[in-house]
Amino acid sequence: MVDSNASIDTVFRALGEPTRLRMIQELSRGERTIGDLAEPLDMTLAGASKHIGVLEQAGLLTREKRGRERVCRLRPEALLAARDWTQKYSAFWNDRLDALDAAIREQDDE
Amino acid sequence: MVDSNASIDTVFRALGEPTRLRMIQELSRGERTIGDLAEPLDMTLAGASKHIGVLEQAGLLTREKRGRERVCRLRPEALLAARDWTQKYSAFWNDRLDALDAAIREQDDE
DNA sequence: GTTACTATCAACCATATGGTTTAGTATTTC
DNA sequence: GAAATACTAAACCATATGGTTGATAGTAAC
Repeated sequence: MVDSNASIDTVFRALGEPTRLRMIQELSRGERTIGDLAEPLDMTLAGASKHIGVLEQAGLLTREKRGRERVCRLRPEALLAARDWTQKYSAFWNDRLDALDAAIREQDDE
Repeated sequence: MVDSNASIDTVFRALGEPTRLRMIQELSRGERTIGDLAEPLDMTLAGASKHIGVLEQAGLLTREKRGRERVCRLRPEALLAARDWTQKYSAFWNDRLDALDAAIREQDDE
């Protein structure tokens, strides 16, 4: 189980925006500058910068100053936290079946 | 890989709200009526109903009319789709290591 | 049939969000 | 040093979101 400093709803909220999802997908292929990310989205640098800010606050990426550019790099931890959360609550049905199994087995033992 | 009728960003957006996250957690323990969900959140029925609508649209739950109540039931498919997405893009680092491995192996073969 | 209960709908409100533009700060290039 | 590049900050705007209240509809209970 991985934990992120940002709370899980912040991560989900950051991901709940098509533009930012595409940024994540792009970043999954490697490091990108703000300009790299803005260009295919047909968006101003300022706009892209704000989106990156949201993703950074959610812990989904880091921004490193390199010369006059900012290089963004994906941070798997936050994505893994989201995966763990969804895994946990999508498993509820299996858990309940497991509990049912256990209850039946216990009954059989009596 | 599980697919949901709602697009993945809709699922994330639905989850990106603390109130709705708590509803999901509550629902993971079993079926709940709108009233059941509204009460611990100190929220009007109308407010809860709107949240449930968002979750329903995202495919995260179903609402069934039963007498004068509506019974909500979690639908794992959407959560699994979110899990798969986050899994895929959090694995980017492993993927790149795998690619590196492959490249090195190929070099060794020459 | 009347009354109470559960939920939805519509209207409304305050605030958040996603975008822009304009201006400003570093940094690189010439 | 001057000009161009990459980005951020601030102000602003339109729309979305999260909540309420009040009215209405269907169901249950008496």
